Amino acid sequence: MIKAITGTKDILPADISRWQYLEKLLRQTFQLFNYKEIRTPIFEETALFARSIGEETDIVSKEMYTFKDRSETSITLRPENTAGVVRSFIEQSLGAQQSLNKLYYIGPMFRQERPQAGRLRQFHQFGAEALGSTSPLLDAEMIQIAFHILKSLGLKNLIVKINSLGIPEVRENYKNVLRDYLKSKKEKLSEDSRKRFDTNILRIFDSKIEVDQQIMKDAPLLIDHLDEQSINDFTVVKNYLSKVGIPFEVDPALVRGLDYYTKTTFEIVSSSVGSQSALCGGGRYDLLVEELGGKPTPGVGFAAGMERILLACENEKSLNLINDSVDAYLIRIDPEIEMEVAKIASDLRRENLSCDYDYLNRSVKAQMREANKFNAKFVVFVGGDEYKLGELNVKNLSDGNQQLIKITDFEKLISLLKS
RNA sequence: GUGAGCGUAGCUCAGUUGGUUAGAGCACCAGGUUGUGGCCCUGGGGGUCGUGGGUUCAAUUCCCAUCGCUCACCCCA
Repeated sequence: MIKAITGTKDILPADISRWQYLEKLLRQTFQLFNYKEIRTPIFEETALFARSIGEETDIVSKEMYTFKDRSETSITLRPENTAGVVRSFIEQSLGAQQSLNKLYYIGPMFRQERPQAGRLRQFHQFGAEALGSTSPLLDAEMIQIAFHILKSLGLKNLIVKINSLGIPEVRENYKNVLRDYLKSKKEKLSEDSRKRFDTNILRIFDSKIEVDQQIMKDAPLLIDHLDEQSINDFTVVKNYLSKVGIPFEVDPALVRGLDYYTKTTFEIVSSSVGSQSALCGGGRYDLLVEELGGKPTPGVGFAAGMERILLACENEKSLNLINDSVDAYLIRIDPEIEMEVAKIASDLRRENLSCDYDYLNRSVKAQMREANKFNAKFVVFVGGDEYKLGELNVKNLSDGNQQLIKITDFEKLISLLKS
């Protein structure tokens, strides 16, 4: 038997209503904040991701699905979508048509990691990017959109974490400060953290190992070494969040793994999904557009993991979706009038009434059970004595009432089924 | 890449201290009188006990390998 690739999942009809509910909520919410949908290809030239996300990051260095196509071009399945959106923004000159572009996307992403709760190799993200303004109100708006969506899904155990990484020069200076602090203590750090000392020193803050945390407890914080502008912007973000009633925590240890972030970063975590607790994350990236060859354009955005969000909903039982139903189920009483049943179904569908009937020649009883399973509002019996007299027997499945309707009186049938 | 746990019907799981035809619930199908559901009752189909090898008179049960799944580390959404 051929099985699905490790880390991929079929989303079956039984789960689809949750996905559709989420997608509908997303579109409504983004519409509310006036974001426009953009759909970019799921694969891009490999160089795009290397340049934007960062050559040294785990995502680029060991998690991408990269292959050569027949023309020997190195292609990568997108591991995230900011790079693709920014590429499109530059290539299509979106900045020339509009000074501020507020965009959102929904779609699959790919990373070759070991699967676990809330982590798949093909997974889905939605996200937003606002390109063209340095206003910290947009940073806060990103947080608000994400928070609004998660709250609308009924999620409870949420924590909004924010931090500021400052501008690059400041961050580089700070790294030196941190390096000085850690130099004497380096030998005491865990093996992983000693490695991070050279590759990505800020990440040592993230370590879950006791000794590391002990050492980092007294470490100088980036947030105390920020530039004037970053401090002011961060204050605006905090003030706005307070004004609109979104609780948050400043987390000086919140360091995002992608290289392109500047200034504000944030994350919303949930305690309802296992160890992969980040439902969404994002931040400002004022230098990315230029780095990818566009005109200098500030930007801010976020991405959220849809599987994780739905997992949190499931664990918190926060969604109570009603089952799908059909307006009518047609029941064939005599085997030989199959075609008449099909024709009636066709007529009903033309009137926008959802309906179905049996294709397996099953008994009336079996057809009734089927109607019940499909949550049919009405059942229409076709055949028997009443059919010979030119009538259809229509039964309301919720109260069991039946009534005869003349086949010629199609209007009456429609209005009954629509009632 | 590292570590741990688990693989018995479509699903959730029992079971065998190694021994005849491997079980339950749910789901599916058919019936419970001539054309009427949700509840209930009866019956039925469906399993190479993940795969390969070893030990043994005998393996679903013990051992080894392999594949897969799950969770955690790592990293991230």
